[in-house]
Amino acid sequence: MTAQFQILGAWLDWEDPYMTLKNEYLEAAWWTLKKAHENNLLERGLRVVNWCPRCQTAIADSEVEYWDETDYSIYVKFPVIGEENTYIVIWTTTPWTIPANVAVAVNPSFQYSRVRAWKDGKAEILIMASDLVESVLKTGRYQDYELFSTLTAEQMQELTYSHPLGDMVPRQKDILHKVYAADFVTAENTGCVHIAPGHGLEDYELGMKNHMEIFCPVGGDGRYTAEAGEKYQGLYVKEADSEVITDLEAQGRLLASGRLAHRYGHCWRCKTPIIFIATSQWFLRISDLRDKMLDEVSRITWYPEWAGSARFADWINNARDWCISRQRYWGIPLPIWTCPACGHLEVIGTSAELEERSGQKLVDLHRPDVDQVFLECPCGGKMTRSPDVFDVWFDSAVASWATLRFPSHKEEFSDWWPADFITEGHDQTRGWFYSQLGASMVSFGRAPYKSVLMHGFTLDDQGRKMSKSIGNIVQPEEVVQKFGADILRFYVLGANAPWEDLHFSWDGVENTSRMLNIFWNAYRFALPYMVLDKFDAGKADLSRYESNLRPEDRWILSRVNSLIEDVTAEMDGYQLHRIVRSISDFILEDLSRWYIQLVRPRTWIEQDDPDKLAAYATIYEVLVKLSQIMAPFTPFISESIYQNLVKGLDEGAPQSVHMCNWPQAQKERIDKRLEESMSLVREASMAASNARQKGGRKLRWPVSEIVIAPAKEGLDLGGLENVLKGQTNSKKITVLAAGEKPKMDLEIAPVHKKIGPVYKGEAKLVVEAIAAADPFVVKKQLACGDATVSIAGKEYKITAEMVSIKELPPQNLPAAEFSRGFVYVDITLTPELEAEGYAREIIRRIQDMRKELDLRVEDQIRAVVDIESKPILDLAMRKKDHIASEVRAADFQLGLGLPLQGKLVKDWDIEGICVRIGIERAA
RNA sequence: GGGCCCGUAGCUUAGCCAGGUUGAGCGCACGGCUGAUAACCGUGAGGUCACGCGUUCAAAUCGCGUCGGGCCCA
Repeated sequence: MTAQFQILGAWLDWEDPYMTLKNEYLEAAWWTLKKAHENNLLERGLRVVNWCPRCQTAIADSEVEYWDETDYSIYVKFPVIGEENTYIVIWTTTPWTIPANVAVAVNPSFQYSRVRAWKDGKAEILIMASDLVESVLKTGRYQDYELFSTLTAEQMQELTYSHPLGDMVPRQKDILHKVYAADFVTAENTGCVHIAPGHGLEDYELGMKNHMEIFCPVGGDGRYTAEAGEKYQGLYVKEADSEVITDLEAQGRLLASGRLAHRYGHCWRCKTPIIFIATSQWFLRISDLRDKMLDEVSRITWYPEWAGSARFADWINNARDWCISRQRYWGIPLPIWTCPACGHLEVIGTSAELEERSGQKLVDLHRPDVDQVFLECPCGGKMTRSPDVFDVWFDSAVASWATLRFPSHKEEFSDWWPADFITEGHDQTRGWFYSQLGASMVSFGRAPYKSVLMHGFTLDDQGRKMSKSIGNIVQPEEVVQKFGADILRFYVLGANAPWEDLHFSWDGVENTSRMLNIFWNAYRFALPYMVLDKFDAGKADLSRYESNLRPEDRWILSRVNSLIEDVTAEMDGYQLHRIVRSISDFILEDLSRWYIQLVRPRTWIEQDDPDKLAAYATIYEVLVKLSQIMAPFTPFISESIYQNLVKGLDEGAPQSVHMCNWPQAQKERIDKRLEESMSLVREASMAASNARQKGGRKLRWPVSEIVIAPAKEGLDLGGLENVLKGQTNSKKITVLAAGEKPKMDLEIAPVHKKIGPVYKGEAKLVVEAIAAADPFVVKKQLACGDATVSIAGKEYKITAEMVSIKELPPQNLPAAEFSRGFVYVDITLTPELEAEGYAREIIRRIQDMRKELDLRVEDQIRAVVDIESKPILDLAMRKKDHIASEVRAADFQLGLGLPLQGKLVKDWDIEGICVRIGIERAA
């Protein structure tokens, strides 16, 4: 468990874990119980438990194993008082519980029948559920019957009966046997259920509710006690079944008897069939504290809110007294001593108190030593310890103060208690959330925690529980081994809200892995350059470059500070999934897809240029801030980055990122208008890419102009024109006025129907003249009257209705829509633009070859480029120096028919032209 | 039987508390980029927001009910 937590990066005090077996911890439980006693909240009472008669102990529900067992199945007649020869018929599979019968239960919505039934010439009157009469009488081999009357459940409850074995069980003579209504009665067997509150859970509940006697004439050894009467005393109950049946038969109370295979519970240790018996137990009177507890629940902050106001409050409303005792050997012993002579009771709170009271000092407060400690009773008697131990839930219930070594140490307790925050799964409503509250209420009268995050479970990708039988279990270690702890953490935290069940999917993990890999790449991106440029603490100091910051630098700094604000706010509400999303978005959208793209050319500047250094300092600042806010989510990556970037440059920095203070947003760096402008620029840039795609112009080829036509006023590029130029690879950005469009092409077409009647034989010439005319001139003339077109020196007047003029987006101006309007890209080529395009094509190929040769960034090369087309060569020649410097060529030849040389020689096809390139590393 | 939560694209989900044209990732198809490169980017197709009724000018969102899944209780 510890190793599991550690590989996940959980940070706890591993050297000093709390152990419930330490005396110090045990004393916290003792102290608490003593407080409960002082507050009059400790009580002794009976309670039905699962009991193993061989181990002689109560066992928990989860320790019961079920399998089929063949038992008796008997129908018994209970004689109704005041009605001659009349019986209520019940059914049971445990004849041995009949001596403990106290009542009969009926379903409040069933109808019951009184029937007269004949068997072998004798008649008797039987009462059972109307729907079950036929089957019961058949089982009892009755030959005939008639309906006597029907009874409602209310009428049933007016009946009383005498115990069928009243003569053998003397105690039964004092018990009034009545009929009660209970929802758990089903329409099976007779519809009347035998109730023995000492031998069944539902029976016990019903018995408590109706103040029945909890009669249990069976001891912990599974044998009848004297209360069962002389006949049965000492008999082991499972062996008593046949005895009871024989006696019922003899009394004429057995209607039928058979055998039945059914599921029955067994002790997980010794496989003995369990029995239910009422035992004497210790209770905390939680029900007395209900209103106060609800009050506390409303004071606690719950995440989500309904975990407290709805779910936990509902549980508290239904909470019964808490049975804290268990008949076990291992566990925290109950510190309760009683006097067998006078019944006097004392609860011991500490080991010191025990020593003072008994004169004995114990090294270990557990059993068996503690069982040998006796106290002197004021009456002179010898007080002995109640042999029970605490319910293990009580161990966890006192955790909040036991782990602070209270009550033996007071200082830590006053500093730290109550806890600010606890978290557990939604099954712990009844568990840890409740046990801690209960124990704290009885001892301190308030909740031991201020806030609770109730989290969900991890299910498989289809929302099913992970289980061995389905084979869908995924171990955290497996994910950590394949992807790493940070990826598992980030995935789990981001997949959905913390309080919802997680549908684990490997795809999701893989996706997270890709995302964090981009983050890692973003971090690594700047490193080689920083190393080359001998980056140090001085260069990391952003304040030295304040005046050199470009708008995009100020933008990413604004964004990272906005991110800190957002994450801090969401952290306060445990909206962890939203935080992961914000961080992912920042890394992908802002840092990787945008800022790093913008900053790349600056990192290639050779000397210590302040423009480059400002970019480094900015990236440095962003990465350090990120490592700090990501530390709780991805502790390992964060630490690695921190150690390198912060600790590596400054020995005096905190030892670990996890020891840094939570970063505060620098408000003066946040510029929402700049952020707004940048998102506009990004959108426009994407629209431009879209338009380029439509116009068939690759991004590598520069364009002369980008035209933005906003639909509304108020489009502010915020000084980011250069960013837009760079990202769209364009020479000029034009923003039109709202509603204005760039100049459209006009298409002019003759309307023959109107021209024909006017010009008759000359119509054909007019049509030709229109086709030859400048549409813009024609349109302008038509705007203020008729227009004139001419052909072969002859002029014709035409009216507006003789032509149709349509606006067409020009071929060289593809457009794309974005949220604020349209973006047009002018893709008209000029020799200068073409030269640049070819230059970039050649540069890209040479870079590709450098990579193939595995050259380092700073390596110089010798390169020869042979271009087979003279016009293209001429274009490329214009950019010869530019190409040489971009690819770091110390020696660069560009020409036609050059002899190729170099370590690597390759033929390339650039826009259909063969370009042959040879390169090698310069000495 | 009771309380609470969940149901949105093929899959995983955001949005729901504070009503105003459902947003993303994966997968799929097409295209682009190339010194972060066993990466990366763009475009496109794909949704009766489980179902029904109600409140409202307007409902994925609020209310009631039904169905399906989960946790807890009886």
